[in-house]
Amino acid sequence: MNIKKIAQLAGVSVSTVSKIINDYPDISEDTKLRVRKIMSETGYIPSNSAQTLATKRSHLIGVIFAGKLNIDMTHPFFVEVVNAFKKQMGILGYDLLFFSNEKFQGRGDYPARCRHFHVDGCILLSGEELEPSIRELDESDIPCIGVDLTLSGPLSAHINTDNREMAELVARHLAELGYSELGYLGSRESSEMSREREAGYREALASRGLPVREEWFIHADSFFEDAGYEAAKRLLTGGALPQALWAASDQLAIGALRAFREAGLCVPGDIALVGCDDIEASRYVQPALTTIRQDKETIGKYAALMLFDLINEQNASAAQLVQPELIVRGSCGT
Amino acid sequence: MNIKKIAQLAGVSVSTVSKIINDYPDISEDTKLRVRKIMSETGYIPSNSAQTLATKRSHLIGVIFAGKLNIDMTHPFFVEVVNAFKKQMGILGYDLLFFSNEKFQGRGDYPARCRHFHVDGCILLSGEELEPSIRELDESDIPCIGVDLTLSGPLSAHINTDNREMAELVARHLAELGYSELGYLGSRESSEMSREREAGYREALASRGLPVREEWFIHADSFFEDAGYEAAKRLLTGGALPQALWAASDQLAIGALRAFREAGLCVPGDIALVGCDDIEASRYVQPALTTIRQDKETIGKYAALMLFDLINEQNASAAQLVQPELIVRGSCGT
DNA sequence: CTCATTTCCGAAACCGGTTTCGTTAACCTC
DNA sequence: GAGGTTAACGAAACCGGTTTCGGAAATGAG
Repeated sequence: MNIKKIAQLAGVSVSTVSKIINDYPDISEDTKLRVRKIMSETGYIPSNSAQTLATKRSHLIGVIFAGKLNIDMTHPFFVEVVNAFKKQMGILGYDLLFFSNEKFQGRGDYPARCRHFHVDGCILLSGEELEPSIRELDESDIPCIGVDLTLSGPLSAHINTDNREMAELVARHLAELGYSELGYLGSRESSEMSREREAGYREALASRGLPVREEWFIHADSFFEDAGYEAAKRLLTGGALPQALWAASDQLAIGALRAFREAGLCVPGDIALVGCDDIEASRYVQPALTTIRQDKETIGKYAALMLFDLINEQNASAAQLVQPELIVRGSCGT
Repeated sequence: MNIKKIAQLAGVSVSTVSKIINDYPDISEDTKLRVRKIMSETGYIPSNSAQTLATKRSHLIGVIFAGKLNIDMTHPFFVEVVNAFKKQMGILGYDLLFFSNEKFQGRGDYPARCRHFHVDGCILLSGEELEPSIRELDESDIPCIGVDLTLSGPLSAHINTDNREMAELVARHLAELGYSELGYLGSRESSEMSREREAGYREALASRGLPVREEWFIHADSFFEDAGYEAAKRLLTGGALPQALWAASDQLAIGALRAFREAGLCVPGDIALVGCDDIEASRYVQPALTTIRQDKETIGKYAALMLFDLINEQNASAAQLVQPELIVRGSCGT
């Protein structure tokens, strides 16, 4: 069932049917009604490929997990963001195309595949260092929105939680609880996000007159649990422990928690612990993790709205900060 | 940059370029090399829309979270399955299209949207009762693979963990630990999966001469945590408790755990608890949950391979069972 | 050297839509 | 009732590829 058959059945031209599909004003209501009836009776659906070919708009958004390593759909933070993004994009009339990042199987890099599928825009998710093809995409004329990832291309924007405010919230909370010797567990990966969190934390300590001791600032190999475990073990073999530790991701915190427990340390009795992100698991560990919530719903939704503006060349702001929230659970005592 | 420009630059016809793209044998190696060089130098990528239009193959797979309520990308079990599926599909040369299930925003139901995008096949994920349009899709000529969801259409197949074997593993383990009064926490939702697990469990108890007491078989409103919490509270207000309880999902188990703890009960001291699925959170709760692991990697990978066979009209088996595995942690004692 | 094959390539129809521009008939206006 | 508008529709070019079929040149056989 194609547009030609509909035209025949209705006794009108192909162009008329097309105009009815797109609700052009120069077709009479009578004809529209009559043809629409036939369309629904025959279950006719216009082909997206044909429409894309003719209009250069696919109503498809590419989803790219941009990290060099280990970031995929199962990532507890990004999956929530993407889910909210998908929801909002659905409302705006778009569906999502997930690129298989299986090393490009001879199907070209990201910019190539965006053009191949004619996606109207892209969402890039990452907290890691980037592959070169991501930069290329950023600088292309394909609208891009980055989450936890700064973009600067002509049709790009980005959104993330206010990392410095996160650090501020943590420092304030720990200080209020009376802790003064504060440590930091970050990731070695150099990303905007990493740098901001750590820098913000250092400032927050300094502005409160708290000591910034380098041996209490440690860096794991990634943001994942096992890396947190290893890093925390290194901290334990060092000298005196800090009274409290902020981990730059909940997964790092959970790994550290395991290391502390294995060492016979009690959290928060011997050392207080704060996570970051508020992923699902942080509610389940024992003690439940005090953490900084990123508002994934809002990030995903705004990402969609910003990308929509970018696609329609409206006044999209280049960057957007979302405010974090402190979630107090048990890992810092009271 | 389109095929015509490439043809001009290379001094050959459009058909020749097309044949080179598709590696037809009736073009000399010399010409292929020469033209391919030009293609890569100009960064030419053929348009998927045009190819789909001409060939009726899009190399796109539709992903549908088919549940009536609340099943989306954040579902801890399905997201792992989809991730493995995506990986394997990438190897096979396909990308994934996630349909926004925002109540179809006037964009037609699932079959319509599959035709709209010309997807080559679909993966349906669900453990719930189905919408009518899913049945329609199953019966259409679009290749479909169901996960935790029985399909019977002409080009359909399905895959899931052996639910009866799961029940058998649980019963065996609990019996070996000396528990004889066993309860079950399932979901009210009528799905193949639910029925099989419960029926298998009843049989496993009966075959061991263990009592099957109806007041110990309770049903939550869904498979989610809060429903488990509520259902467990109902169990607590009843008479004597069973010695051990199998929850048909880890989320239900975690909810029940919360209810027990609030009631001052100790797990496994006062009541042993077994989960199901082995989602991430089951490792983090206290006590860590003894559970039945579903091999999500294998399910996702096989789903991809089966769907590929279906698409290429090869000998796809209509159904596939994956074996479960008992994961012993702390929630049943020793 | 002649005739039959192969090898290699191109013309053209086609996939299913969109959009510009022109045409016709009906409607005003004075 | 002549001339100017407007409303409603269609012809045809176009989007970027694929594929069938046919033809010319090169090759092989006898």
